[in-house]
Amino acid sequence: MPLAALAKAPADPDLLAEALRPAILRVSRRLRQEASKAGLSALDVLLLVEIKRQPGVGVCDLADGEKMSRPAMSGHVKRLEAAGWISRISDAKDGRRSGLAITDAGLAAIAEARRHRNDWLAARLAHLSPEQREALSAAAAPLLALVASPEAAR
Amino acid sequence: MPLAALAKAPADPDLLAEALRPAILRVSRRLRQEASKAGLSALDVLLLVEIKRQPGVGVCDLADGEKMSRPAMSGHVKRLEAAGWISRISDAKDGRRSGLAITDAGLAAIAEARRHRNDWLAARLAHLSPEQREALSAAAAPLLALVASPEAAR
DNA sequence: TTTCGATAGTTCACAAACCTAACTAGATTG
DNA sequence: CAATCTAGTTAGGTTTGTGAACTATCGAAA
Repeated sequence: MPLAALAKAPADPDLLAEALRPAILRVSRRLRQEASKAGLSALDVLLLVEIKRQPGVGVCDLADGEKMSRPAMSGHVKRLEAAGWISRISDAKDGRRSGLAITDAGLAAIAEARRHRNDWLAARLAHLSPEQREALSAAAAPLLALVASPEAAR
Repeated sequence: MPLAALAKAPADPDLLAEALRPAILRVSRRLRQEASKAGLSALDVLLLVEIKRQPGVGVCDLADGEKMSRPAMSGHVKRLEAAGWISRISDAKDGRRSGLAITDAGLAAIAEARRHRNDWLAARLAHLSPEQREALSAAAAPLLALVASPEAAR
């Protein structure tokens, strides 16, 4: 692997993209693999947190927010509901909408996931040097900025 | 989105994992979406570059290098071969091995992918501030380090 | 008021990319 | 030469996404 080449850290978007893409690709593949072993996937936590933050949010709102198709989100919501982590509150004003809210079980699930020390990612992060963790820490916000809606990025 | 909370950049592995996981998850989902629109997926390029760097590499070598199952890699290799981007050279010494090598078409495909200015990731990176790009650039190596060392995986 | 177009959400059929288990075929070694 | 190891494939299943087509509801205009 061309680690030396990557360490040069170019500011050119194209070169940066080339360095970043394989890194993200590999990490996310591993992340998904490990996540499937736990009861709660990373996406589950992501959605629960989002629903917790925006009580009454709708399925399509969530889908758009995550840049995901409506059917995909519908499936996730159904799964989370079946697990008892969220509930639907039918909107009195709009019969179409089903406002989502997190349940106590959902809150507990998030807390449990947070408490989960066997977490693969956290374990691997603990093996890195403080400087490397610092670098990753600084990268979290720019990563999210990448997928934020373009107009919001301005 | 709790951008403010993320920007605090904690050095604690658990907190860092919590900040990093959704970021990587979202970016990689988007990355895959956009990749599917092009003729060449990000993984394709990754593998082509790897094969170019190690001519004669075997399927299992590649699979182990990418931390992927042998069958999965077998499928990818078959696909790349069908597309004419790589070729197999049957090893005279070992009849089981099929040494892989990149073809001229494969080299052209990489070059084309590199030249592709419409690249989603590069385009989004170009929208970030130099500081943000710097942060991401510094994060590439630590990200790879997360999935790199085999014995640290346990 | 009825009709008509947009919106919220679902079901369905499918695809990509991964896994494990079990197999074939060739190499190695006791 | 038989047991076993290794390279690679096939078969079948799971996860996680997609688009097309559908239902139900809302809001407005003729």
